[in-house]
Amino acid sequence: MPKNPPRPPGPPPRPRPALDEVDRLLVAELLRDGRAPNTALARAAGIAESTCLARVRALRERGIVTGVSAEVDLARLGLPVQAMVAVRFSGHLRADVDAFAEEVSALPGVVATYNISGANDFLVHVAAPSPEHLRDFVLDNLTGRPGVVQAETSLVFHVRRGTDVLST
Amino acid sequence: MPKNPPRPPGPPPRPRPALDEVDRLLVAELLRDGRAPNTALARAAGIAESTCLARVRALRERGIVTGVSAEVDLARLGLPVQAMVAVRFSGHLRADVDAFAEEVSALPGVVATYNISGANDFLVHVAAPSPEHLRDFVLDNLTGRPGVVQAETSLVFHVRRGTDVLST
DNA sequence: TATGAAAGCTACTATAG
DNA sequence: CTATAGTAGCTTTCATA
Repeated sequence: MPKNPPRPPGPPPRPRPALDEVDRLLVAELLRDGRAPNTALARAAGIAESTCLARVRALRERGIVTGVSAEVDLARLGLPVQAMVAVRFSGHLRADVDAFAEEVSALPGVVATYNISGANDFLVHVAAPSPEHLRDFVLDNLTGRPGVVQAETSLVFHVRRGTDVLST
Repeated sequence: MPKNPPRPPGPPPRPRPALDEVDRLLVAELLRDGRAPNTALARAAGIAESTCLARVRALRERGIVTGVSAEVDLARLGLPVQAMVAVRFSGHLRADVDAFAEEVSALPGVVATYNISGANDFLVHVAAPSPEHLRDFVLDNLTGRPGVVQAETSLVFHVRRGTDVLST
């Protein structure tokens, strides 16, 4: 087994070679349409279908594309009330913080949890069938939880996904 | 052409028949895996493939499933810094609010915008290559915008998607 | 790695029960 | 809603460069 050559001083090498133009294009395309067939992706990227398939598979294996998910209209699914609940902790023990994120994310109605810096420790994005359900959710699952000092609820009127995240 | 029978008094009819168990199961499955093949969906729902195909198509046509998108690891795409920026408006003219959401959502690096109630009017979820880029983004695109009074940035340490949104 | 071609699946339509 | 069968289009493998 050949030994790795000694490394020159300077910035550490990237374990993964950086994404090239083609990879970025494929990711952008998959963000736009997660069901885009391999043939369409290959055409868009100007590469052979077999190559394209290998690229996309590599993107998944490298953890760059972590999954594909349907986007749904929560209101039409019977959850017309959305809220962002800002939650403040007292102790900030790592175990508490981790447990909170994990347990809350598994609760029915939770769209996502954001662990953030600042006065509040978490934003919990929730969807509910009615204001009453929302209130019950917050009182039963957030306010009452050990370590939680405060929970401030803001209604979400409208969510709009970014259309061009990657171009930075 | 037969006339519709007179309607009994009571709650108005739903223009769309409410989703049944099967529809909910299909949506849940598509949230889990947006690329699930029709055969798998049919098996999971215990219905014929032709029926399943029609159901899924109907879900799209009714605007319940609005699209399918890849989920990506922004850090591995070169955007390791995420933030939630709380933006406060002055005038609250509808035109300003709408324009803000639309324009900001199209900016590179913007993951999503949330129009909310409360002291702040918007949460802008941003991803950036570095803290400096983030700072520039906020100053150039948010703070400087007409109508914006304040922009308070919180770093996002970790995002976790809900695993069971629909069970409510 | 990238490729073209061949083989096997899958989606979708149509038809009939 | 289910079942079946047929076609077009898609995914995937593999030999090859």
